Amino acid sequence: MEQPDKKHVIFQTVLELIREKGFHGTPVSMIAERANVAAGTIYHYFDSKEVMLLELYKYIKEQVQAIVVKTEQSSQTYPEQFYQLWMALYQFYINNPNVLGFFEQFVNSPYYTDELADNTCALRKTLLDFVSKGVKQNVLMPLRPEILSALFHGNVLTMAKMHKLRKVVLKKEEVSEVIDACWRSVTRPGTGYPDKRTIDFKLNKNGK
Amino acid sequence: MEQPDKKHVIFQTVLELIREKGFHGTPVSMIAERANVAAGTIYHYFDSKEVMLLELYKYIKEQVQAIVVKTEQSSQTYPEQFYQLWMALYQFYINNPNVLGFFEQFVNSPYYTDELADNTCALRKTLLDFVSKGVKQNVLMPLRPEILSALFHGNVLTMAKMHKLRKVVLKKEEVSEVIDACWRSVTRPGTGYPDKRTIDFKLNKNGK
DNA sequence: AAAAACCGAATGAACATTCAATCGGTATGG
DNA sequence: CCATACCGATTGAATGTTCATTCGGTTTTT
Repeated sequence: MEQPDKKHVIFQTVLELIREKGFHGTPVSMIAERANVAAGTIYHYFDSKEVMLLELYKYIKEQVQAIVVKTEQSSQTYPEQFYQLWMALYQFYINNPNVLGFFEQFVNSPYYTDELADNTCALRKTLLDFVSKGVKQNVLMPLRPEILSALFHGNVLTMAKMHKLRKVVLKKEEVSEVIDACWRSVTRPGTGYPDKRTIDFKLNKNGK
Repeated sequence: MEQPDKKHVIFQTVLELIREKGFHGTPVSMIAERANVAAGTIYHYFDSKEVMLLELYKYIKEQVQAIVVKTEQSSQTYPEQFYQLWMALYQFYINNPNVLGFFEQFVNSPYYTDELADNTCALRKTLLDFVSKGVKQNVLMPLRPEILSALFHGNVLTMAKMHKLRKVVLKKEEVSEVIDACWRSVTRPGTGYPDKRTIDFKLNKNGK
């Protein structure tokens, strides 16, 4: 029976190796060795290297998507959802630094076709809905959702990359400051919810 | 006689091809063909493909660095410098979309060694100085310069990538809104310079 | 004992790099 | 003013290596 485990082992190995050696620099043979399987076995699970990377890409997107959905549900007020979402994504990327590099390489590779790009990607859609909701509630600036979404997610990614690439580790208060900064950037300047949001919120849920 | 032109032609070709085909997917032979030189010629100018990419990386960084320096000098007040700098970088990345992908691929490639990372890279240093100045002037939040710098540059990059990858084209007013958003994120919430900065500033300088 | 998972050596294509040959221009000598 | 020697730039076919993929056989599972 096809072990789902093995696929995950391979995925994990690919992420590791891509981080270490880059997108090139990771031949199938090396993946096989590190994952303790034979090269041929990889082709039992995936039709080709390309298919493998595509599946991995989808797999990760689903993970992130799941985090977003789950986190959004766990809070009530918009500001709190915002805070928690930022935090949850940040922690995910910090705990899975390999993902950051993989994504960047992937979207710039020939594998990333236009279909994949404008595809009704669930993650993108979820984030767009999230910011649209904020606009409707008159909390966020009345900007196009694409822009707000990019500002939000881009901010998280920037901080995570800073952590990974520059080894800049944010202290707890600094994280709060940055989330505040992000919040300030997407909300109307005067509009309410000014400090109310500096909630003593609980990390433990997402933390590891 | 060694033509400096030819190096630039090769650089430009590499950027183009990497955008089209990704970092892999661009063999030297293809670069040679597109640049209308023989494969061997490339090795007359560069010791290896690796060296070529390293030089290209430096070359681009210097270009960006030059833009930052020049733009910083062209304005007096900090808010205006901030505005102009954001704008100049944004326009550079919009006009040179190939650069975006190249950078991302490069920093995740095996070529990007630790030396290059923490290296006293002039660009990084300049940006750090710029935000430090802002902190000293009590305009920017008292955060670590690394963080402020990342927030600033990350914001520009995010918007440029949105443009490139999602084909989201910002209208003039939207650009202003985004710069304002970025400004709000790095300045103290209450602190002065609130709207004064929505200067009717002149694009023509950097525009193309 | 059939099927499915797994192995890893073998295959052939693609690649970075090399190098002997050519070309075009510039200095040197008559 | 021509002819000759010289030099670096340029070429592209040849080389050796690396890689993705295949496939005949072996083990494991059902």
